[in-house]
Amino acid sequence: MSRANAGTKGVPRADRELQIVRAACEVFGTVGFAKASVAGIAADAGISKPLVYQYFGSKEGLFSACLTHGAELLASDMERVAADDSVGLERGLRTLDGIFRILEPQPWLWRLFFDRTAPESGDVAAARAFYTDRITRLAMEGVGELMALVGDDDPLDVSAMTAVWMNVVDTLVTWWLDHPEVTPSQMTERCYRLIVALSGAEPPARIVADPAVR
Amino acid sequence: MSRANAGTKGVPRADRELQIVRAACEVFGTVGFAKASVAGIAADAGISKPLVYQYFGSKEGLFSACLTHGAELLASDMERVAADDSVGLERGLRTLDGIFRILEPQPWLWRLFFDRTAPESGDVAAARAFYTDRITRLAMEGVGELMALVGDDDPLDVSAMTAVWMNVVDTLVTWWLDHPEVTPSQMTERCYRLIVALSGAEPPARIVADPAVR
DNA sequence: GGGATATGACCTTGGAGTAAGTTACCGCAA
DNA sequence: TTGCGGTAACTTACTCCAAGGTCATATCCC
Repeated sequence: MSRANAGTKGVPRADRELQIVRAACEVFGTVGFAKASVAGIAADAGISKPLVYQYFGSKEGLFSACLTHGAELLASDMERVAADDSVGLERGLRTLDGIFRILEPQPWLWRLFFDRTAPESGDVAAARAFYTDRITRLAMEGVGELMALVGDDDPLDVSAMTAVWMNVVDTLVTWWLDHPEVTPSQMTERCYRLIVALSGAEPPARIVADPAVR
Repeated sequence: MSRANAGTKGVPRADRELQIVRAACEVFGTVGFAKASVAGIAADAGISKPLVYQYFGSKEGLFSACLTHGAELLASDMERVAADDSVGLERGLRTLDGIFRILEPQPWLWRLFFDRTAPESGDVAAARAFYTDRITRLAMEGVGELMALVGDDDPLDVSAMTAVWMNVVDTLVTWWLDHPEVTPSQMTERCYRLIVALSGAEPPARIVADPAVR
């Protein structure tokens, strides 16, 4: 009985993994890969560091799992929006609305994807490349439609505009992080107003059922 | 003669400091504060680590000097643009043009300002707060004018839109980093087209003297 | 000689990763 | 039902290294 606290507690691996990933997502998403410590994450998850290594192999492996966890949630929602028949700014708004709703209980998920301190090779890079492809494809498609509507077909223009669009989403999420009292519906309404202000023309339809929620 | 290479080389402190700051800006701006190593920066600058500490006190002090160096360049240019009489999208375009021209030989300067791995207290925070104020004031003023023109006076909307604007600049600079063959003039022209595509209406005037440069 | 410029070698610490052992659960033979 | 090996879950207590920071000393100019 020299090791006071060792031995299994009967928690199956899958459960523990999820528990660890959840804690890790919050830490990685909040302070970034470079500043996060595995020991700290283990403590947050209520277990010890070696268990993390046993299940995920390395800090990088853990981050990779987090990235996949978060990106899967977001990408699948974006594909859901892309599958319906909205186009142009309306589709943009619907995408934003979906993102805001997913991110409400765990806003830090978003940052995982844009963490410049994360490794740029290995599993992490592979996971990121996979989801970047998946997400950029959707964004490029939406932005391309929009630009074609106004007669700009220059591929570099579309590329730059896609980058702008994706970072506008990033910015709005970040802004939201600084204004936690704002609800997802309010964010969507706000985006609607901003788009109206920018584009001059009214987008085709309101996205949120009840504007009174504002 | 045990220390092979010691002793002054006759370079005055001010010159060395600039030399070190320049090397540090590139490293900090490229890999971020957290991943940058002081020894590496010293090597890039062609001097030894203790000299860096003698002149800047700490890694944080060095970063702070870099931040001030870069932000001063950018802020003063933005104030130059603000001082002339353009408004709305035209002012936005002129601001972008100035930024692109400054950043052409040293694009990494931009990143210094948005580095989330930098310390969040002490000198760095103070310097950042100083320039954030200065720059945000200008941006908010410009964005506020634009939004007032279309009848949106909600202060939170203006706040969110200002965040979007500043990050659009960030995105365009980042996109440019990935397309190094593009000149500053071409970037400004591209931004002109993107704004036209988004806003529907033609902005008042072209910014770049000779569109043929495209 | 004194002060500014400069460096190699060192100290220190935080954090990634590991070795080795501990406990609990589970299937199975008697 | 009990005993028992095998395996999965779990921890303490390390090792090791990169990188921030310091010390003592060296060279040059006035």
